[in-house]
Amino acid sequence: MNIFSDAIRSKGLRVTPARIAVLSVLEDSEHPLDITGIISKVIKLKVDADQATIYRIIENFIDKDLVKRLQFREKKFYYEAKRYDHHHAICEKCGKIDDISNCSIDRVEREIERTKGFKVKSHSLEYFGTCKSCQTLIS
Amino acid sequence: MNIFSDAIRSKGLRVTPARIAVLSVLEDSEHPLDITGIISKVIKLKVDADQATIYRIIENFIDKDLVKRLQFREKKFYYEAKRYDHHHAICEKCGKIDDISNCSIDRVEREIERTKGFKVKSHSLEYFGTCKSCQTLIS
DNA sequence: AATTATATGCGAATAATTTGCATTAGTCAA
DNA sequence: TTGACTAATGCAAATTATTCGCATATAATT
Repeated sequence: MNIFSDAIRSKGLRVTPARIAVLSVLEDSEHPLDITGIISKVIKLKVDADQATIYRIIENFIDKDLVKRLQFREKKFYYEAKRYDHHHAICEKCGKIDDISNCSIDRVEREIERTKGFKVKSHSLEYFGTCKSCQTLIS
Repeated sequence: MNIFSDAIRSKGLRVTPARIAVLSVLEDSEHPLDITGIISKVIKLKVDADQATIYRIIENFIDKDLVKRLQFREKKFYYEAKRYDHHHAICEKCGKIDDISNCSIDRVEREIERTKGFKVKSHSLEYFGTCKSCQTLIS
């Protein structure tokens, strides 16, 4: 059918309108969304899925590694589609979240494995600071 | 009085038994605690603080930069005292959280500042994998 | 088209977090 | 050290977030 359906099917999940909606909302967003954002965007797609269903779908997707749960400084979670491995730069003034694809901490990981005996499978890395446009504003 | 009182006072907060208890619990723990963990440890100290108070204190401390909110893979938050800057290695089998003090990503930060124009103030970095002792167990 | 198991909707339960407000208790200055 | 002042707390209740049970609907499979 389409790329979202395929992704869902490939994880052994049934393809349903609600699942397609949730996945496409996350894939089409250029930044992570919180649960409220997901629900309202699904509604905008004119897909009416109960919020219990959306919660369930999010957990499904996390289990199946289609979606990743993130937390920045606020007391709530954000979700994003798992595309490639990347990190985030979160502007503390405007809240904009940018992707950082460059990552060269493999060397650090190897160091940890050697000194701690801890086998690193993955990592999460977020940067906090001020984005380009906020730097030009007088705070 | 003591080091915890001083830390609290230095942030312009009043020194109260509940605040001393929460801060000492976090400082004395060698790994981050969730809200339940904090509450039960405060109770063990025989300080009876209402849970609403503890929630409020945590938010105070985060505002004042005495405490940091963390999230790993689970759907809940962890809190730790802000000592020095460090990262975590979270074992996906036993859940143990280890500190990683070594951090050499300054170079990466400079790279981001140059290419993105994003001014990095701080970052968070967590490693997920398998700790030494879990590696020897048959899964 | 029938079968079967999974997914959903709905309402209700539960858990997590916050709030209002009266009371208590730190802090500071006289 | 004692007020006076303001911030912090306790308590109960409200709000918000999340989960659950179960009947029904709907994908997938034949």
